[in-house]
Amino acid sequence: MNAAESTILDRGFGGTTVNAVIEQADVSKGAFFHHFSSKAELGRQLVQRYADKDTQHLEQTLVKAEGLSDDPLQQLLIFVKLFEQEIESLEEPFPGCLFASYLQQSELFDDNILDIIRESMLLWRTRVLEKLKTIEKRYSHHNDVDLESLADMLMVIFEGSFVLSQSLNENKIIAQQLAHYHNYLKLLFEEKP
Amino acid sequence: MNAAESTILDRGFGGTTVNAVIEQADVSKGAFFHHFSSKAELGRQLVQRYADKDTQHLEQTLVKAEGLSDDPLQQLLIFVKLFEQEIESLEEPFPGCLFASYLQQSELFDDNILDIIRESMLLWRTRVLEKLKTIEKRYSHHNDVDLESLADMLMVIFEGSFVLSQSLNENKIIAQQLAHYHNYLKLLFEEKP
DNA sequence: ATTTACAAACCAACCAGTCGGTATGTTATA
DNA sequence: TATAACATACCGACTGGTTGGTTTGTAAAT
Repeated sequence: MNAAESTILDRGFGGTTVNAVIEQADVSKGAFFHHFSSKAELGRQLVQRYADKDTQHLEQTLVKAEGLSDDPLQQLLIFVKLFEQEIESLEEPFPGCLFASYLQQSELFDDNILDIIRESMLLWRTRVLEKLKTIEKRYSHHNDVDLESLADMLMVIFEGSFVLSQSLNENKIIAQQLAHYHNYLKLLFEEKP
Repeated sequence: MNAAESTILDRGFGGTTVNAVIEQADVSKGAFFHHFSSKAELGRQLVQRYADKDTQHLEQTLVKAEGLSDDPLQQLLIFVKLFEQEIESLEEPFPGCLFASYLQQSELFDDNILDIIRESMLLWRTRVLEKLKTIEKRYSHHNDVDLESLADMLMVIFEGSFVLSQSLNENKIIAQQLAHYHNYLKLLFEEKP
């Protein structure tokens, strides 16, 4: 299943054959179809697992950030910074996002699968938006920005920087872009001296 | 070729069969292979055409923005705003970016093709970076941000918002995110009253 | 003794690509 | 102007190989 995931991240779901997966995983075809009723079912279980890990990662990082400060703005800034550091500490190039991979071939998947992805992405929106609303209450900032799209911007920067880092082979791009999001939040909400 | 492009944007290159393309385009298999020596050659010609249009679009919009103001910061802000308006004026959902589609299946393409994409993306970096450097000279801003990654951020926001808008079926996301980039640039460089 | 976990051989459908042939020009020659 | 010579655009049946998926056999675990 890990083998399948990395192959699909390299070649896309449609460009990945079952034969390629079982060769990579070093199992027989019989074993494959014993575990998965079809290739589509593999695709479903793969996103499901990926989405679960993604959600878990989101929640854990949020809890961690909340433990490091009482101030909601600082919590959010730390939250972003934690991802920044995490990405920075990778030495292999980032493997890519399965969600984006699936979405680039959305006609190959049925709506249930696309719903799993949508739910995962909406959870990011929700969690960040909650923080932003708390911040808005506490800080009287004069800029009136749309908070929902500002929350979405985190995922936008993730997905966008994955694409660029893939093309330019520059892993650092991801952390740099997260730093810009971090900076943008500071400029929007932080009290000026 | 238009038919091929839209099919590939929906299903990815690996998930698109030649039969699907010729059916969509309503041509015979003979005609297809008369014009393209192979499926891979179609892929090559398709990105080449897409990259040419992309570059042209970039340069034209830049010229247009430069014609609307003498101030480099205003030029860049107008530049972003022009894309924002362009996206807003679309009524059909945005079809997606062929570059991102290819990059999600990078193992399916040879290096020449990936180079075409890289060159296109680097041109965006170059053009925006030029403007940012001019702005930096003219405006004495105290924030010291990395200009190269700030230039990259435009493409990051494009690609990232394409992904999100594809998943959430919300076309407005793209314009909203461009507005945030616009706002970020203003906060970074614009003189405070 | 039955179920689970796998392996190997196998299958029909489909794939990218080929091939012999046709229709429609275009140019050269007379 | 008529015709021969050639070029380009195109067709769709066909092919060898690959695809996702099945069937049958078997060895271990319960």
